Amino acid sequence: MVRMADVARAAGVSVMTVSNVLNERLPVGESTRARVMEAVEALGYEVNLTARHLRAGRTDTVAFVVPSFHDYFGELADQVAPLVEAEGRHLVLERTSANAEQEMEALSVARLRIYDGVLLSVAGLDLETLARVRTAKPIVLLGERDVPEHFNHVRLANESGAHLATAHMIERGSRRILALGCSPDATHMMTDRRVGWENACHEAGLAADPAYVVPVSDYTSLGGREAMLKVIASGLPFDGVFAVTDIVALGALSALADSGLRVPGDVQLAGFDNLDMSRFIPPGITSVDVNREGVAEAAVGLLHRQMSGWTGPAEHVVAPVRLVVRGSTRGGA
Amino acid sequence: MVRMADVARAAGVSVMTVSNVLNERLPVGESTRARVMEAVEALGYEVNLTARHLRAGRTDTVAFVVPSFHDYFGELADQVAPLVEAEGRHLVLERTSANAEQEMEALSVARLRIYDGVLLSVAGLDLETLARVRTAKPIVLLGERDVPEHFNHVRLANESGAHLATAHMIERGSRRILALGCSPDATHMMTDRRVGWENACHEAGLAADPAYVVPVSDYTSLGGREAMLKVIASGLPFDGVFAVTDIVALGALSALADSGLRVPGDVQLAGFDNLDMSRFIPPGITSVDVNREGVAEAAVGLLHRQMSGWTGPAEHVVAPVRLVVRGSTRGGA
DNA sequence: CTTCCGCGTTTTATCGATATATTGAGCGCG
DNA sequence: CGCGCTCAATATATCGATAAAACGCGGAAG
Repeated sequence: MVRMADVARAAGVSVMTVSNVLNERLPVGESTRARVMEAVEALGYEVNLTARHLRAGRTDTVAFVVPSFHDYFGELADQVAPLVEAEGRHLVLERTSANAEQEMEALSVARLRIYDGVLLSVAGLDLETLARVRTAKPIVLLGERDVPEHFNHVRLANESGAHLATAHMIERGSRRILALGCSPDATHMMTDRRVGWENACHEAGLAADPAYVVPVSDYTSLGGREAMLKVIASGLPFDGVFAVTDIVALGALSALADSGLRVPGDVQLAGFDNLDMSRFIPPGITSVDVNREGVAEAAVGLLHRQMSGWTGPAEHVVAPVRLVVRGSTRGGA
Repeated sequence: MVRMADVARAAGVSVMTVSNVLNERLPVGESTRARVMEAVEALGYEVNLTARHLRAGRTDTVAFVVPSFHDYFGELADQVAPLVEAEGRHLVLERTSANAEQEMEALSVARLRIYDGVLLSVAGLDLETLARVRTAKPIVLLGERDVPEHFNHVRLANESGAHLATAHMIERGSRRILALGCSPDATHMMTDRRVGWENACHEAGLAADPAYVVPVSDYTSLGGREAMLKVIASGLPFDGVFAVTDIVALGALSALADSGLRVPGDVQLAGFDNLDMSRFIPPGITSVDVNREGVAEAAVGLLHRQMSGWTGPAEHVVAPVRLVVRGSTRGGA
C-alpha cells in the first residue's frame, strides 16, 4: 500500500505538506502543491481513512441500523441517504439480527462507536436492552416502541393513523372490521394501532370485539395471507380489514382474491405505511401515509443537532400521518 | 473515553495483558484474567475498533454497494447478510448515487478500502469508470452489464429468463407480446432480456417487431405504468407483456387494470426478479425467479475465496433462472 | 550446581494519518 | 545593516490498539 510518506518522499517534501495539500488546511506554495499532486497521481495514492479516523476522531459516517433491509426500511433509508449526504457525511446501513436476543450483541456498542452518529430502528429491541446502551454517541431512535426518556426518538402517529383508516371504512359502510396483525397484548409494538382501531369502532357505536383482533405469525405478506385465510375459513363475518402494514395488507388481499371476495365490494381493505407498491396494486391499496420524507427529516435533523454538540433534553417526535384513499375502499379512485 | 490503558492501570497490568485477555491470543493467568475482566466491567470498557483496524489491517466488514436500498437490492441484501455473518464478518450496505457520474466519486476507492471485501452492484456504472478501479481489494461485481475481465462477476441468465417468460406466454396463446422496459439500444443493460424475447418470438414464427420494444423512463412502477398507458392509448394491438422487472410489471398491471383490460384474459403479463410481493399481488405475477439465494451464495463465495488469498483467474458466474407461473399468465394457479 | 526451557507478562515498535509547535526563508522598513 | 514580521515547510507527539520480541522466574535436565 502506498502511504502518505511515499508520496512525500517522491515529491521531496514532508508528510505534513502532503497532508496540507490534500486537505487544504494550511496554505502550500504553488510549485510545491503541483509537485505533490503529481506524485499523488503517479503513485495512485488514496488516503487511508482508518488512520484518519483514529487520529481525527471522526468518521464522517452515519449508520442507520435496521431490522431488515426490506420494504419499509429500504424505502425509508432511501429518504435518509440524501439528507445525510447533504451534510457531507456518508450513510451506511447495518442490519440487526432478526431476533432481539443477539441484537445488541451482534451489533455491539463498540461497533456503533465507529460512527459519528447512529439512527437506530428499535423494532425487535426491548427496553431493557436499550437501557443498557450508555454512550455519548449521538443516537436517534426510530420505531413504535416506548424508549427510555433520554433518547431522541421519532415515532409515527400510530393511533391516529389506525383511527383514520378504520373510521374511513366505517364511513364507507363497513360494520365489522378486522384488525389484522394487531395483538390483544398491551405491551405489543402494534398496540397503538389496535387502540386507534378500537376508538374508531367505539366512536361509531360499533363493538370492538376482541375476536376481530387477529394476530399474524410474522409481519410478512405470507403471515397476513395465512391469518386472513384462517379467518375466512372460520366463518367469522366481516366486511372490512385494517392491516397493520401494507405488507400484511397485501397478504390479505391475496387471500381475499383467492376466496372470491371482492375488494372493495365485499370487503374494504386498508393498510399502513403507504409503500410505493400500494399505489399500483390493483385496485390500489388505501393506506396510512407515514410521510417517510418527514420522518427522515425529523430523524436526521435531531441527529445532526446532537452531532453539532447540542446537549439539551431529548426530543420525542410524533410524525403526523394522513390517509391516502385508493380503490381498496369505497370512494377511492 | 476509557482506553485499554485505563483498564490496564486499574487492573495493575500492562495493556498487552488486557489485550490478550480480551482477544484470547496468548494465555493469561487465571487470577490476572479475573482482575482484568473486573476492571473492564467496572470501567465499562469497549474496544476502539478504529484503532484495531488500523493496527490489524482488517475490519472484518464487507460492504455491499447498491444503487438503491429498494426492492430487489433490499431483498438480495437480506440474503447476503447471513452468509457474510456466517464467516464472522459484518455486512454494511452503501448506496451509490443514482447517477453514474458521481458514482465512484461519491463512493471513492479510498472508502472501499476500509472494507475487507466489497460486493459492488454495477447498475449505473459504465465500463470505463469501472476499469479505473484498480485495487488489490477483493471485489465481486453483481449486475447485468459487461465488466472488465479481471473482476469476479455474478450475473443472471437474462436471455434465458426472458426467453422462458416469452415462450410461456406464446405457448398459452399470446401472439403480440410487448417487451416493456427493454430498449432497442444494443449496449443497454437490458439488452440480453430483449434478445431473449426476440428469440422466443422468432422460434415461434412470430415477428419481433421493434414497435413492440417499449422503453420506460425509469425502472419504477410509475415508469412502467406510464409507458403501458401510452401503448394502450396508441392503439397498438397486443395480448401479452413481458416486463423487464417485477417493479415495471406492477406498473403495467396497474395501467391494464385502469384501462379495463383483464389479466390474463385479454393480456398475459410476466415479469422478472420474482420479488416477494409478486406472489401475492392478485392474480399473482408470473415471473422469472432469479434465485436470489443462489446469487448471494455465488457472490459471497467468490468474495470469500478472494479474501482467503486466492489469486487464480477471475470467475464469471451466470446464475440460472427459472420461470414461476402464476395467475397473470394462462394456466397459472 | 549450572544450563536450558516454558510460561506469563512486559517492552518496544508500528499501523497511517493529523494537530501543534517550531524552524527557516524572504521581505519591508527605519 | 539589522530588526521584526509573515508565510511556507518541517519535526514531534499523538490517536488506541496489536505483533513480535524480550524478559524474569521456577523447575527439569545434565
